[in-house]
Amino acid sequence: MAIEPLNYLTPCLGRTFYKRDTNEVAKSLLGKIFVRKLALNGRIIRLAGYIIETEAYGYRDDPASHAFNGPRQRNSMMFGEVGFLYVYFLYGKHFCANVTARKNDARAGAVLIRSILPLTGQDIMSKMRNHSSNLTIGPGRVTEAMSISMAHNGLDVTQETSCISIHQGLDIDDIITSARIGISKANDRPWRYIAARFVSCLKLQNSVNNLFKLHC
DNA sequence: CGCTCGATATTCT
DNA sequence: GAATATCGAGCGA
Repeated sequence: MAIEPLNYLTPCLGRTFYKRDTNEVAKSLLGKIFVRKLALNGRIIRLAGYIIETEAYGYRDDPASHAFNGPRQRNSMMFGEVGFLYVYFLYGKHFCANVTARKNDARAGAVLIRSILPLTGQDIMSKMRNHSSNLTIGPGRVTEAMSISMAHNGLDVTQETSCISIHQGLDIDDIITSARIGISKANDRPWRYIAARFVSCLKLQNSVNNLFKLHC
């Protein structure tokens, strides 16, 4: 599969993109371009990749969501305006990056960015990860490869000037759905989404074998 | 390839 | 105290 290098920047997705049902946004984000601008050795480096795996997290309807028990310090972004980054620290080691998204009548919601397919800056990602394989497959790996941490919680991803932004890319309609990964509650909800055309990129990763539990 | 297990800090009960 | 939206090393086949 040939992936075209990213030589130009497509426009940012606007606020209204995220002001829809969280699961719809999770599906729509597949194929969109996740961009991280990074100051390195006195220059601005751009890291970018297609979003190829996401998960939706809700509110009172979703016991697996951080928002389930109501607003707290950690999850406050999930209750705020849509199109912003919600970053949290997990297992004492990893960061996970979400984008807030929900309908007007929903109180909280966010989409977890689980995996991307590198388009530019793969060499930098490799250095950040200190690994040569599985660079950006898995939420903890995405944030490590792109150097994302708690400092980025609350960033507006609809602004081109933000150091993290999400841009127009592919319109994906070949979507695989499955149960979410790594949760013990609400396992019955098929709120994990994968761009089917890129599924071969995920297959290398062992944790993704759960992929076919629900579908295929 | 697939499975098990430890790391390690914040949040929840 | 227990659980956690994870990762990678180590092991056996």
